[in-house]
Amino acid sequence: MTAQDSYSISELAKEFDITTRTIRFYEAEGMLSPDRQGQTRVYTDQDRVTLKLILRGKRLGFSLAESRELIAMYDPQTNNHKQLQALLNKIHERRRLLQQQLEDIKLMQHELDEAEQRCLDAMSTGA
Amino acid sequence: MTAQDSYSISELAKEFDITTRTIRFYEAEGMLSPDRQGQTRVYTDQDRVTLKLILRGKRLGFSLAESRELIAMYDPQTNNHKQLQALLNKIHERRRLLQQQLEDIKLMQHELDEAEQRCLDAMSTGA
DNA sequence: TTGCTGATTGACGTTTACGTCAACGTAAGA
DNA sequence: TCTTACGTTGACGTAAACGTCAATCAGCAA
Repeated sequence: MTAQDSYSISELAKEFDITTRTIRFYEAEGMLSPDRQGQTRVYTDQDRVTLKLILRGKRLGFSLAESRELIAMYDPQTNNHKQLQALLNKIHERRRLLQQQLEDIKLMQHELDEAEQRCLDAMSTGA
Repeated sequence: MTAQDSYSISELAKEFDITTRTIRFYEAEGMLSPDRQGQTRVYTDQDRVTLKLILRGKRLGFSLAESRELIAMYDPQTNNHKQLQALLNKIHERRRLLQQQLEDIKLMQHELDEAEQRCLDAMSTGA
């Protein structure tokens, strides 16, 4: 159902709730390279996936440069054999960061629980 | 062991691996208000906790403004009763965002697994 | 006294990630 | 034919989060 074979820039913008400017900016940064029909950009399903990855990275606090690295990891072709070990290292480092984030989230969830409880207490006591 | 009753700016900078400039910047933004001995800033244990919360927020991709909000939630005093419901709403919204991040992390971990496997395959096949 | 270390304020610079025009082209619809 | 919607390329602006000096002061050590 979500599988189209091409998308306009505004379709993607609407779907992901970002501006067309943002999408063009990602292209200028070399993260997207849509086809063209004349002047007009035409995005493939793969472009859409890439965009999804960028935005997920964003939600996790990654910079575009970091997301670029991550996306490169998903690409099997470009890996000339010398760099594979470096890639593995980056993958491990990423995993470590994600693990740290998981712990951060747990801590924060716990603190939100406490904050909520204090709120509820204050409401029942005060008013 | 980690409980001192005061810290210098450089102690905190070293502990959290940030610059003193950063710490002063957070103060200028109203997130910290250390005591002074003459000109010199003296940080309490509470300041240190606040700093910790700011940095955790940072790791989760929150802006300083968002962290400021979060930290305010942990404070029971300031809540005049009218705003408690608003606070609860913010807490729920935060929880929703954290939940989203959890899912993002799971997805990304899965993709890192796959990327790693492709790396390992390529290494055993190629070289 | 000289010199180092670590602190301060103030001013300006910088990077990231876009926003905001402006000026233009094109295709569809009333 | 007009205009409405959608697309394009610049060029410039901007907010956040610091970095990077410069000038200054205080305390301790040789």
